[in-house]
Parts: sequence; C-alpha cells; structure tokens
Amino acid sequence: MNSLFKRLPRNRLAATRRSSRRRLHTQPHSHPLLATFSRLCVEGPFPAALALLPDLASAGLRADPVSLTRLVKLCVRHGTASDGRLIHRHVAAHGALSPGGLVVSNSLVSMYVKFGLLDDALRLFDGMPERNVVTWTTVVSALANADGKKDEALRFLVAMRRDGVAPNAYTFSSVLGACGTPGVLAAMHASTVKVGLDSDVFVRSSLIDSYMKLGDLDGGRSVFDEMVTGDSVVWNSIIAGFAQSGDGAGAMELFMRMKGAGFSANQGALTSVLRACTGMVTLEVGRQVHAHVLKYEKDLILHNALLDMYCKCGSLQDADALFRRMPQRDVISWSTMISGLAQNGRSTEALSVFDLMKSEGVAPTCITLVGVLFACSHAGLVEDGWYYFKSMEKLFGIRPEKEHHNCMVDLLGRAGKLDEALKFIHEMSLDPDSVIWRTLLGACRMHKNANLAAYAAREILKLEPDDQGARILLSNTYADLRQWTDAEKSWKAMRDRGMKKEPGRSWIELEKQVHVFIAGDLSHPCSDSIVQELNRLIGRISALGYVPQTEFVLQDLPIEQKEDLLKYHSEKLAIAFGTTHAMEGKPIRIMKNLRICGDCHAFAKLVSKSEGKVVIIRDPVRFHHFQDGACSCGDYW
DNA sequence: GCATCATCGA
Repeated sequence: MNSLFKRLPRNRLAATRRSSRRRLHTQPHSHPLLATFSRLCVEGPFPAALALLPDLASAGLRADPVSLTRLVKLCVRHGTASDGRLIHRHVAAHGALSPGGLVVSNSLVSMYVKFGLLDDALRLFDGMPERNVVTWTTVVSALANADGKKDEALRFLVAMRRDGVAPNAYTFSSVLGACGTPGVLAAMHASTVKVGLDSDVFVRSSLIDSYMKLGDLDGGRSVFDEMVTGDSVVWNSIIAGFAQSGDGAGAMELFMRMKGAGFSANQGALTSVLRACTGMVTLEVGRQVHAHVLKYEKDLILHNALLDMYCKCGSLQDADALFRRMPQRDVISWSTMISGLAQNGRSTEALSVFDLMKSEGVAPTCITLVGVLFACSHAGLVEDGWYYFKSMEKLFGIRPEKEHHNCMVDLLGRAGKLDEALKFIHEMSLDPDSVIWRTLLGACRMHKNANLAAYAAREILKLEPDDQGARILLSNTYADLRQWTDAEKSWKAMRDRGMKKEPGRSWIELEKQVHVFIAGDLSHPCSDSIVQELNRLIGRISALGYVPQTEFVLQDLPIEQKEDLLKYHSEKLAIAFGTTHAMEGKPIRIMKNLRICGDCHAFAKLVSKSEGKVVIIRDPVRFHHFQDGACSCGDYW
C-alpha cells in the first residue's frame, strides 16, 4: 500500500514529462526561422546555427530546449569558449521553453567544464533555481578531475545528498576517483554496495582504478575477482592498474586471461601492456604486442605507447622505423621521439628531429621543449640550450616553467659551470624548489664541489627536512672528497631519522622472463655460474687495462672489501648473467633503479669490447649503449 | 535531449 502511494506520483510525473516531450517534438515550428535553427542544430554547420541566435532574439522567438542543447554540444566540438558564453547569454536573456530549461542549463555547465572553465561552471551552478542528479554529477565529476579539488568533490557529494538528490552510477563512477585515502574509498565502496550499484561496469572499473591508484593492489584485485559480468574497460582498468604499479608480469598474466575469457586484444589493454613492457624493458614481449597493434593502425595513443616502449627499451632502430611508418603523428609522437633520442645519447639527432617537426608545422608543447633542453644538457650543448631557453617564449609562445629552468641548471651544472648555475637559480623568476636544488647538488657531486653541495643540500633540507636524496648526495659528496668524518656525520643523521639507502637493483629480460639482481645479493639460482662468469670477465678485461676504481665505493673500508662491494654491483651481476645467456648477435638490455657508477661504466665498456657484445643499460633518466669499448654517452652523464 | 570508467610524451 505504502509503496503504491510512493510510486503513483512519480509515474504520473513521468507521464507528464513524456507528453510534454512529445509535444515539443511534434509541434510544427510556427516560424520558418525556428525550423531553420532546429535543422542547423542537427546538421550543422555550427557557426551558421550560432549566427541565427541574434535573429531569433530580435524576432522575439524562443528556441526549443532540444535544439539549444544540441547547439551547446556542437559548440563543445566545433566552437570556442566565447561562443559558449554567447549561447549562455542568449539563454539567460531569452530562456528556453520551460520543461527543458534544466537540461539546457545542465549542458551549459558541462560545456564550461569541458572548456576548462570550472569557475564559470560553478557560478552557473550556484545561480540555478533547480538542480537534478545530472547537474550535481556534472559538477562533482569536474571537481574530481580537477587538480587539488578532490576534497571539494566529496563535500559536494555530501551537499547533494543533503539536498535530497540520490547519487546514481554516473555520480559514483566520478566521485570514486576523488577518494584520497583507503578509508574514504572503503566507505564509498560500501555506499555503492548499499544501493546495489557496485556491479555497474562503470562503477566497477572506477573502484578498481581507485584501489590501484591508492596502492591497494589486493583491493583492486578482489573487486575484479568478484565480477560476474564485465566489459573490456573493466579488464583494461585492472591491467592498467598492474602495469602502473610496476607489476608488469601481473599485467601480462591478466592480459592473457582476458584473451582467454573471449575478449579481443583491444587498444586500451594493448596500451597498458605496452606500458608494462616499457617499465620492465621487456623488448621481446613488446615486439609481440606490436604484432597485435598492426590492426589498429589508426590508434595514435597505441602507436605512441609502442614508440615509447621501443625508446625506453633502448631500441632506437625499431623506434625510428616505426616513427617513419606511422600513418599519423601528433605532438606526442614527436616529443617521444625527441626525448627518446636524447635519452639514448643521440642529442644531435634529437635536435634535427625537432627541426623537422617545426618544418612540418607541428607546434611544440612545453614537454617537447623539456626534451629539447634535455638533449642539450646531456650533450653539453650549452650555447644551444641557452638559445632555446631564451627564445622559447618568443618562438613558440611557451613560457619557461619549473622543468625548463631545471634543465638549464642541469645544462650548466653538467658542463661544470657551477657558479653560473647558482647565479641562474638566484636570478630566475620562479621560486627555486627542491628539484632545482637537487639538480645543482647532483652537478656539485659530479664536479666534486663539496661546499656548494653542502649549500644546495641545506636548501633542500630547508624545504623538505626528511629528504633522503639530499642527505645521501651530501654524504656521497663528502665521501668522494675523502672527508670521512663529515660523511659519517651525514650518514648518522640519516640513520637517526630511520632512513636507509636504497639498494641498487638491475633487471634483465631472458626468454620473456625478467630476472632481478640486487647489489651484493647472491641468492639468484644461477649465482655460482654468475660469479664464475664475473671472474672470467674481470680476467679478460684486466688484460685491456681494467682496474677496479674503488673510489666509487662511498664508505671508508679496507681496499679488499671495497673491491668486493664493487664487484657485486647489481649491473655487473646482470651483465655476467647476460653474457652467459644472451643470444648471439643480440644486445644485452638492462634496467637499473639507480644511476650507474663510474666503475660499472668502465666495466661495461670493456666487456662490450672483449666479448664483442652490445650492452644497453637504462637508468632512471638515460641510457648507455656500450659497444666496442665506447659508450653512447661519451662518458658524459 | 544534459552527467560516468580504462589506455600515449618530461
């Protein structure tokens, strides 16, 4: 009985809505101008439809809400923000027929959001006489996607409920991403269960994504495993989650399962799998993915991911061949190629690609210029770097931001112009952040300037008192200078704060399996043969003049111990593993979590000569291609 | 007729 009463009025309301909608559609346009306007809003072109608004106004005619909504959508696709404001002003002054007024306003709010004008969207929202679940969802979603407005999105959700509007699947799938802590996410998850929306595919993929982004892999996994029905996006979410959290093997495994479950290898999943390969330097797996990519020749995102994978795996031949063959290229393709070349020590080519890009009329973005400046700094091209930095605003309309300033400090610092770098920092218009000081600190270490290093480290610690990197670099600098007391003081400060130095790790792919080596750790099942091989290699390269450079051991220890520490650096273990297992004629590809030390660099150069093998090592920022006794970085890194 | 999830470059 009770429920009947509740249902009745709602059904009636729906009936009235339906009939009014029918009226809107069937009512013949009483005026030819209105008929033309309606037709233009369906067929376009947008400018012609827009141009009719003043005529309608002066004729005293009211446009129907359906056409106005279509016009707003056209505006998002083909128009500009000021066209949008024009429509908004027209609607505000002349209105729309009443039953559809709310929908028109909603589409205007959404339009402002899509143009990135959140403030305008909120202002319109505030002034609206009525709001429905769509209105609220549009705003909640906009806040959830804006930087630093996640809490506000959650507050809007509360306000929405207080206003008597119940969130639906659209709302939840938007707001889940705004949950910044596991607790909030768990509560929101519970809400979706309570209203029975947790099985909605949109909500489910948001849940998975949010759990993964907060680092709760098991949480994401369990939402996924409970799934009875899902779509390919849900699969993509879980695969992307594993790929992004660095579990490439898990991502691959899920990808195979997805195919087993009858889903084809779609673009989203392939892109995520490529990302996993990119992170793990699994070139062979990446090549297999490439075979699947062939049938999506129009998918730029996928091709860009493939391009990046080849660059990050150090295979510039593949990258270059793909880049030439790509049916379309956008600025991301170009930027990827420029950075890829620069990171692989081919700065001059990176700059030529940049020239080519400009000559093809593609406008660079701020990221492109980061790549260009990176190329300059890693090749010691101080003059070119200055030129691009100084002229980027005039030539491309891109104002130098933090990253570009950082590249300049790197450029000057690497080149040994430490005083100039410091002067640059003091004179720059932005407030120097810890990243900049860290760059200067790195340069100080490279050029063994302990005083300036100490200054830079103090600046970092002022901004970030618990910064591990600053303390490590500072103590390493002291150690480089054999100032053991200062080094020890710095280490002690770290220990007191409970900090530990991250151990060096290297990864290598062998027959689609990834092997990890940790410095000083001989627990790998093949350790015996690896140590044997290491001894053999050291014997061979000693004949070429190799002497362990114990000054790269940053602790005050007896020489034998230093040699042992050096010998078992993770990249040496990986190289020895590589030379025993690598295929004839194929390069040995290694990824590292820390920068390569000078001794390992010399070691790798000589091994490339004595064994006639190409060794490629990728560290967090760049690559070293060792061949025939030389490195692509020209010993400048 | 308006609002939702995943996938690319420093």
